[in-house]
Amino acid sequence: MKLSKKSEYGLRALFELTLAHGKATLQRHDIAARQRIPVEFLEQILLTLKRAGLISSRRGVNGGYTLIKQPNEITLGQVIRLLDGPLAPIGCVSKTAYQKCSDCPYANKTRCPVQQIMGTVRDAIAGILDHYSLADFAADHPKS
Amino acid sequence: MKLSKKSEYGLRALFELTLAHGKATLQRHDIAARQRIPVEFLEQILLTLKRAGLISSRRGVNGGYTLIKQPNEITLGQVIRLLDGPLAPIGCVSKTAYQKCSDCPYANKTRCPVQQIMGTVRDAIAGILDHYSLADFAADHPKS
DNA sequence: ATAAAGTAAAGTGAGTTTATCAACAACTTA
DNA sequence: TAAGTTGTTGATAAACTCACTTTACTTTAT
Repeated sequence: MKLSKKSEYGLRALFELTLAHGKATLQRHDIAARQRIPVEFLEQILLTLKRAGLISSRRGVNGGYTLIKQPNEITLGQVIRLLDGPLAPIGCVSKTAYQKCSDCPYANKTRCPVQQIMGTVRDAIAGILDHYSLADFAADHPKS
Repeated sequence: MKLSKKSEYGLRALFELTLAHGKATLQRHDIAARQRIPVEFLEQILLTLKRAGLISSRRGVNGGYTLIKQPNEITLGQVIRLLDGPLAPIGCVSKTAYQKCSDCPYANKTRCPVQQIMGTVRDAIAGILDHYSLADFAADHPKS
C-alpha cells in the first residue's frame, strides 16, 4: 500500500508548478531545491509528465517548466497512475488496468473473497484521489 | 498502492482456516492446494501468523493449523500490517508505524500538502480494513 | 524407530526503485 | 553567429524488495 518516491516527488513538483501557475515558469533546479528532490531524478519525472501532456517546457536561457492544463483539470489520481501504475491494491479490481489473476482458484468462477474487499478499498482510494485536483492541493496551502 | 502476494496468500489461508474453524485443523498442503499457494512460501506466512498469535499449530502425524482467535476478532487490517507493514501510503501518516520523513522540506514545520491528502487516504483504507473481520470475510462466501 | 508434519534461517533469481552520468540537441541573448 | 544555458535521451548501476526455494532441523503419533 505504498506510494513510491517517484510519485511523491512528482506530486511535490506539480505542487510547485501549480503555485507558480500563470505567474512564472520554474526551472528544474528551482523545483528540486524547494522540494529537496535530486535534480536528475526529477528530470526523469518531469519528462513523463510532459509526455503525458500535463506540463510543457521551454529550453534556453529563460526556460523552464509550466503547467499546461488548468490545476483543477489534473487530479492526483491521474498523476499517481501515471508514475506508479494502477491505484488498485490488486490487478483484478483495477478499473483502469484490469488484469485477470492467473493463479487464483476463483478466477472466472464465483466471487473471490479477496477480490471483493479489495474492490471496496480501490473504490475508496480512487474516490479520494480522483476528486482531489492540483487546485485543491494548492488551495490548502496558499502561502509557502 | 499494491498488496503483496504474501498478504494475499495470508488472507486466503486465513479464509480457509476460518471456514474450518471449530470443525477441523488444516494442514499446510490442504490450504496450499485449495488456494493454489506454493507450499513452502505458505509455511513462511503461517509461521509469522503463528508468532503473532493468530493461529496455532500441532506438529506430527495428525498436525495442522487452527485459528486460535475468534474470526470476528481478527481484522484484515491487522493481517496486512503483519505481513506487509503499515497501511499508510507514506510513513509520515502512519498511525501504527509513524516515521518522520527525513528529507521533506515541510518536516516539523508547516503542514505538508502531500501529507495531508495521504492522511485522508490512509484513514479511508484503515477505515475499511480495520472494520472488516475474518468473520465478515467468510460470511460473504458461505459455500466453497 | 520411523514417517509425517511443522520450524527456522539462509539463499536465490528476477525485477523494481532510486537514482547518476554522459552526450547531445535546442534555444536565448549578446 | 557564438557562447552559454537549458532540456532530452539513453545507458548504467547500486540497493532493495518480492516471491519463492533450499536445507537442515525438531516434534509428534503410531
